[in-house]
Amino acid sequence: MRDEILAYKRERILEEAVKLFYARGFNGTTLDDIAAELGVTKPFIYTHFRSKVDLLAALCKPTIEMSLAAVQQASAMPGTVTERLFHAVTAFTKVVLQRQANIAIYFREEKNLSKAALDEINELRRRFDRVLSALLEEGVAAGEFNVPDVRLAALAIGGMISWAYTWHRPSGRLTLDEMGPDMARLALRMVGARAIPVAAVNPSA
Amino acid sequence: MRDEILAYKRERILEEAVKLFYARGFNGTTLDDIAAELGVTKPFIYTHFRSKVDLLAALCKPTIEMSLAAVQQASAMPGTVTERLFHAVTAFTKVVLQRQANIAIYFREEKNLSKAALDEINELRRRFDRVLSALLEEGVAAGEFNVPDVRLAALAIGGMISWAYTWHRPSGRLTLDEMGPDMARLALRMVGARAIPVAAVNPSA
DNA sequence: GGCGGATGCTACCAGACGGTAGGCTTTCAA
DNA sequence: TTGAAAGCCTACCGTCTGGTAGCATCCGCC
Repeated sequence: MRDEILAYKRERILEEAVKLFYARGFNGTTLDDIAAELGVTKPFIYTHFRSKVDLLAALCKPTIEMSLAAVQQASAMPGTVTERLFHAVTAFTKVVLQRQANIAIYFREEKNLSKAALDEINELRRRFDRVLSALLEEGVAAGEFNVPDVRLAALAIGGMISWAYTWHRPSGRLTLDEMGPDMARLALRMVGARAIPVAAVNPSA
Repeated sequence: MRDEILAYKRERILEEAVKLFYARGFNGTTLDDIAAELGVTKPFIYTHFRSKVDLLAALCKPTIEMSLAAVQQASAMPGTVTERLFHAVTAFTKVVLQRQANIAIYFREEKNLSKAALDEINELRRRFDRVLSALLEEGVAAGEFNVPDVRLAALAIGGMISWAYTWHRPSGRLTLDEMGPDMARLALRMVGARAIPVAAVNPSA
């Protein structure tokens, strides 16, 4: 039970840090700002995180892990390659939009991460690209896709989705649930898929 | 002639600032660092720029202007909509890759810009999106494209290209001149264009 | 040959901020 | 009731760095 409270406090610190880093930038936010927002003081934060940079890593890494997990799961599903790519893009889009602030912070503040944290995250990103590339490769082999340059297409798909963190507004025209499939259909067109699913089949995950 | 020297000095400061901001981040670079790299001192920089933030804006804004100009020019060319979109994407890709560091700095350090500079740049970006959207709209009207959601497709195309600043390496597999047309072909597929140009027609611009 | 303006440097300041030492209060076990 | 440990705060420090004041130097012009 004590551990749960500890974990909750940690979560709250992260939550507030995300808000402020997102709004004002990492260097534009002081630890005193975060503490004030929580109604505590700076040393309180230091009982949960080793340093400001540690805090940054703690709010970036899990989000990148979620992105990787999303495409990995979809990639391992049963179904045609087209269906699996559809689900992968849909799920990844969902992660990007749900964790928009974390994603934005990661890309903006990369230079502030410790070398160790950066190495770990870069490894995750490499695996992400490999999963996506493998999926495209498989689709080409199965005759479902037609892609001149698989690695480039994987980067293009990853980019077009990731980019959504720069322009998506939760109050905007498209809801989070619409955007996933919409993006997925665009991606499928890009790889020359023939049968494009009209709707997602798997609402979980 | 004196003005040319003045302009040259300004250019050199910007050049070195770009290198350092790109490598170490805006806050991770001191004005003393930049001055040292140039073999001068901090007050020298202040004779050419009002502040560190001013320096940042001076290296972001022209690059965004170049991006806008690229798509505007291509959009106004003679030729089919398909050809014009092809050129627009090719030219934009070229700008992103040629000014990779500036683009990266802009997206990473946005929060460090003054409100005034940010407003100006945001206006440029809106115009960029409008030009791209208008091109897609025109393509749909002409029956050349098939796009369910024009604004989304415009953002997707813009994103997939912009994103290249995160992964492109000048020493990488694809050269700058290959990437433009490759990206353009991916974009044309995404909008359902039928006749996809094999090569660029216009090597200038 | 000296005068003035431009140019760039030395030296300095002040504020901001990450991080810490040490003490007070509260909680819980015995 | 007491002892002790956990939790959090007050108060502080040292450093870093953007920005500036004022001086030295050099060049061209009268």
